[in-house]
Amino acid sequence: MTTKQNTLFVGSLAKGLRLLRAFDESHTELSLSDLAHRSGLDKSATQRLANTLHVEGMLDKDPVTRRFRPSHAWLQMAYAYYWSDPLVGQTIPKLISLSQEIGETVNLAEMSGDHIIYVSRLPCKRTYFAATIIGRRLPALSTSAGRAMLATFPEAERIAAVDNWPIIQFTPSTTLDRNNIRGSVERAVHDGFAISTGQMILNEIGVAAPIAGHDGRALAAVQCSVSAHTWTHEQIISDLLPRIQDTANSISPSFQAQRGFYCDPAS
Amino acid sequence: MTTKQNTLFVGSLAKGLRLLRAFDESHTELSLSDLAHRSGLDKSATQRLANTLHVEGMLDKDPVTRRFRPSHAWLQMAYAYYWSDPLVGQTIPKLISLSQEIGETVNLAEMSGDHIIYVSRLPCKRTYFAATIIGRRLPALSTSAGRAMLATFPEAERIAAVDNWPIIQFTPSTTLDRNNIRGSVERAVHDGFAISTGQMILNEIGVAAPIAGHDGRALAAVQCSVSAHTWTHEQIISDLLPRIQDTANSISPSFQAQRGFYCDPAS
DNA sequence: TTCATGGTATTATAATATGATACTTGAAGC
DNA sequence: GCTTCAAGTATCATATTATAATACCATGAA
Repeated sequence: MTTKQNTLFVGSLAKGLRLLRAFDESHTELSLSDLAHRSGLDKSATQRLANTLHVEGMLDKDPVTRRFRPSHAWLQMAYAYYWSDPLVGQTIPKLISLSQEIGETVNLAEMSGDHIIYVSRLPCKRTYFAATIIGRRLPALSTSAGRAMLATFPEAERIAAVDNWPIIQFTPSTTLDRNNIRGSVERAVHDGFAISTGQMILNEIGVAAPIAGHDGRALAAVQCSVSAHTWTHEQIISDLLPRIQDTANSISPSFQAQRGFYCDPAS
Repeated sequence: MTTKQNTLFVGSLAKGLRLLRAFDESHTELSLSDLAHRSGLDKSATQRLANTLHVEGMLDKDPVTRRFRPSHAWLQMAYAYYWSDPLVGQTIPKLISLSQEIGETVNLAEMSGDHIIYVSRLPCKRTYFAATIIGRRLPALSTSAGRAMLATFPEAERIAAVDNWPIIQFTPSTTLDRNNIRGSVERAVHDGFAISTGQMILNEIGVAAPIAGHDGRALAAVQCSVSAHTWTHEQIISDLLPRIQDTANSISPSFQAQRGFYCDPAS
């Protein structure tokens, strides 16, 4: 094993990254053997790599339980990311204004392959934990932001995406029917925004407007999540949507580099 | 070079991490040779490691400029971190309430060695970019949060910290005089909170209250940044402080694991 | 054109990571 | 209190793997 490609690929580094990826929402604190199991590496390899990550400050180690946890370095990586993403700098102040204005949670989402990722979040109301923290990746087809962005893609791409991109059922009302999703996306093509209901959590409504790229193709979106208990569809359209769209339109991704698409190293 | 310790230390992995650390606020997009220079590795090593990081999805590569940038994976690491930090989950809802109540930017800071790191931020007003994003690490002695936490440490530790921990001058009014800082910390011991003025940016006032740990020692703090143009010292004490302290006191770090302190692998 | 810089590809070499094994610790069960 | 087991730690001979020198190929400047 270990050989993925040759000579330009450093296996040990890749294995180390596998250890980092072993941590997620349901695996927050891992023992050596947990790490070994989850990464698929043997005990010795795990031992050496985990120790290296610990010495280098990427993993904290509880001196008594001997379990590993993500260190503060993981947050510093987000810090570095923010500076490198040209969109974030000009978007955050506008998101702040928007959230103050409408008093609801607003997010900046970006396309990341066939998923979206929440890059910036400004929670205003109490809500479930995952909705308040950045870096969450969700299947694009199941989110208002994903559909709003996809709607700006050329028709052939849209069709292919709706047919092939992944969907996961989060709630009983998560849409699994791809024809249904196609309808939602095509409506967004016409309307210039997307609305979704109860996709990630029940009684949650998402509204999203795309941030147009240089060629019209959106790689980001301004998104807003509200409760179906306090907002009707009509109120959202009349009170929320205009401000969300204004915000999205005021952001010009000058030169927006592609993200999430690999440039094949073999080219 | 390369040998740091033996047999339990995987050099290639450590070198790969050095490439990741080459990115920061002023180095957001690096070419192969930039990476080589900044990491101190030779051209070949940089090539192999950077390629590996790219293939593994940790670095995006602009197909035309051939420059590398942090990928979305860097945000996902923050996501995993949040789940692993036991404080964040119970703190965020309370920070949201607090920020809605006072209408000012509130932060959750944690001690990270001799620095503090902003773990969670809820910006309410337009401010400078670095103050709106998470993961920023600052010398503890130069921040209200750092001083508030330090004030909960045993006297001997406080003294040593004020004498030895690093200070960097950010503004003309950043306090460089350690006696002055000692005064501020000792005042915080008595008051149970810390206030600082113009340490990171001019006309900015920081107020912080410690979140007590199981043994009284605080490893986190609730912090609030306001403008000296709109708030007087007295107003802050009477209007802001009580609510900040209430919030901090309502958070019980049940069992708070140590962070940022290495448990010596040789032990 | 030539030169220089930066990125890419190849290769022989040995240094490095490997993983089997043995040792240590501590908690669970009897 | 003793045994057992699982999990963490340490060691070491081996060859697999990373290395770094070099050559190659673009691109842009002089």
